[in-house]
Amino acid sequence: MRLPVRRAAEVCPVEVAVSILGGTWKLTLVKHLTAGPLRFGQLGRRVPAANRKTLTRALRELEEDGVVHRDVHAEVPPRVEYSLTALGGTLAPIVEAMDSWGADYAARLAADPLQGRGSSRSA
Amino acid sequence: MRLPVRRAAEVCPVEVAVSILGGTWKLTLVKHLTAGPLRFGQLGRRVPAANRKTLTRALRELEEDGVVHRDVHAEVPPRVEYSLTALGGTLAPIVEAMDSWGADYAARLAADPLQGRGSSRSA
DNA sequence: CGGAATCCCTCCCGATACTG
DNA sequence: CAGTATCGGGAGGGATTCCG
Repeated sequence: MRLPVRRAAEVCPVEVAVSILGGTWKLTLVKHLTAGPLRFGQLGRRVPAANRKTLTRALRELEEDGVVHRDVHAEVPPRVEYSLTALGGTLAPIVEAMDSWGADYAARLAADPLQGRGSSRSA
Repeated sequence: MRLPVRRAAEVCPVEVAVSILGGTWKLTLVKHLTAGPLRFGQLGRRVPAANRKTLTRALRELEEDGVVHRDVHAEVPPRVEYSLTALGGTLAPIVEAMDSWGADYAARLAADPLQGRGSSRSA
């Protein structure tokens, strides 16, 4: 992962998407932002498993890739709002498809523990 | 990435999909397999950037996650065919959506170099 | 031909603490 | 509140070599 986008494009367009969206939490962040702009802290509360540093980096990379817009309000206390760009908005179908696929997969796991350890490593 | 699927499910279903499909080359492999079964060597030729070890591991993990089926023919020389499972087949819309999104993104990059270095690290 | 084994190295992601 | 600085572990991924 994290191939340079241009290299990824030479191999296969799907890898472009993966290289941009494949990082942990990134698609989750995009998903939450499809409902509207959110502040940094609000995003953090919606993804408690990600710490601030990780969150910041993910958002920065999404911003660099043109998916997310960062709006800094010069106030005290600071307020930073994140929203999807037009390009980010075009991800909605993908997010929805992957969300429902993932939900199905999780449901299947719960109902049918036989394939339980797939892609699970440590804890 | 590579969160245990069960943990990912607790956070967000999209992360389940990402943890299964987010690995490098994985979606590319699925994409090529949507056209029909392929042998190991054929897959390797379609993804020259991936070496055999990486390819093998990616396929094994996809197999463990129930996306890919591995068919070993007891012959000399050996012949191993990979195909999508029924579950893997349900990925077709996602693959297609991400492929076209990635293609659009790459085209935009080529036409509009201003956002050129997005998500690119070294080479 | 398709893999297993080995070595190695990047960088992803997390925990913690400090700043404006 | 939002972010950076620092530290660190550990997995992901590559190159190479040997095997059946």
